[in-house]
Amino acid sequence: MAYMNQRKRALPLPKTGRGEQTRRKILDAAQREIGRRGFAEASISTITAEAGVAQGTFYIYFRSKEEVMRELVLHMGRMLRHHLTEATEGAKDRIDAERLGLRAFLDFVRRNPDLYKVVEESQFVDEKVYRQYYTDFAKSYRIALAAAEKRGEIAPGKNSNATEVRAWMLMGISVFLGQRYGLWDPKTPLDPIVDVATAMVAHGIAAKVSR
Amino acid sequence: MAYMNQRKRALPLPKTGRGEQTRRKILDAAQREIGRRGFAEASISTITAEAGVAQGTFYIYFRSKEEVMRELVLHMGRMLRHHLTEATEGAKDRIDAERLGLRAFLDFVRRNPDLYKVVEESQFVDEKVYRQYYTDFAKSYRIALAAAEKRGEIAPGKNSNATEVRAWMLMGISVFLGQRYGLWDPKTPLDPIVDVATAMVAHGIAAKVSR
DNA sequence: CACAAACATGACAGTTGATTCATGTTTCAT
DNA sequence: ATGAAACATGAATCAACTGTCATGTTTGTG
Repeated sequence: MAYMNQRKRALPLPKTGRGEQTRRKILDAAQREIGRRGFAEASISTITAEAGVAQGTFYIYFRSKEEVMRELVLHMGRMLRHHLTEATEGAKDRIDAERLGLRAFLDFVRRNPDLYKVVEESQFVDEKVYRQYYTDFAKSYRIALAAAEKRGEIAPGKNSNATEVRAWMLMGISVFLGQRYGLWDPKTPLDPIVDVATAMVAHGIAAKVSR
Repeated sequence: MAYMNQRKRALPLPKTGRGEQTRRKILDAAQREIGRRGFAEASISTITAEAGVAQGTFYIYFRSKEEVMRELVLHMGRMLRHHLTEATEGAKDRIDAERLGLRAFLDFVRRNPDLYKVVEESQFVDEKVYRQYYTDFAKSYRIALAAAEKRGEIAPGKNSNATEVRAWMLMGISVFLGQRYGLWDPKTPLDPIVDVATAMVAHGIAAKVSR
């Protein structure tokens, strides 16, 4: 196994259409296999079998299973970012953006459970890429929250950590609802869930008193 | 490897003091090894070496690495539950309990990073025990929230999912802050973090208007 | 259309690590 | 104090997978 965190750059991309197709078939198969069976169970041989290519072909495109994993995490990042950007485009304000974003996220998890699980497991395969994944999301979040705060859409934070803390709280909310209602209970209607969640994000759970 | 989810019960517990001690040494070593190096890297031989016993001794107490993992998850559940119960004992109301609970949780993660990581990784080793872990916590949470709602300490939920959704949101918040500030950034003072988090849990992030 | 580069194959060498087991040693109830 | 049960040992067994490579095949370009 390739234990060390490679400093090396990825293998060169394929130069022909056939190559591209093969690489993609392997990536797709890896996503399914790792997502469904987990990283340990997904052997190179099950992945290549699923992809319909010979074992050796794997090593033309990837150095190791870890490298495929990294690639898949980056892929999910790009897809999800795109999905969320589109979904929150017409948001009225930050709270509305939170509602739309959460809704889109849960949809995404239901549609791509394998890929989602791969990202979560990446934490235990290549922590660096996993951290980067969430750190990048946190950064976008901080920027969006800071802008909304400036526009007066959200309450000012109590201290200098506020924006960062809120960003991680919001990510944690999404991830846990994604797990509970996206992966484990994929039938329940999402709208009531999102309603409750948005209300709590907006106004909290404390009993309301005159203010 | 033991692939199937064993229906079998655990091996009988040791009957002598020596046995108990040995079992515990193995469990402690497994916690450190799996927590630090991850499940895949932690071999039976590194665990037993760390514990200072022979390889074969492992199989006197556990059927497989997976079984140790299960045991550790249950152990963490008991410890954390105890820690949280104590910490939230004198809470004035539910919001205060949330503050104290979050603070205690972050403390716990900082003090037991290895054990905490084991629980997170258990998701990919024995999903059943991981789900049970969180489902049990969610249940306690639901009960506590429902009682607080009845006492008028928190706002009534918008629909029948509200209590469940809120419970998972609160767990997600803890887990993500635990990751960010417990594991990855174990030096930052916790109080400011907990202040911001509690404020958001209580009143949300929406800009305040007359109500 | 010929030739070099790109791509594909699958058998196999080599490694790793889980689990077993025959052989001791220790504990403890009587 | 002694015998049976409990516990401990570590070398040996065994199954599984990774990564390589010598040998083809396909593609695209001049």
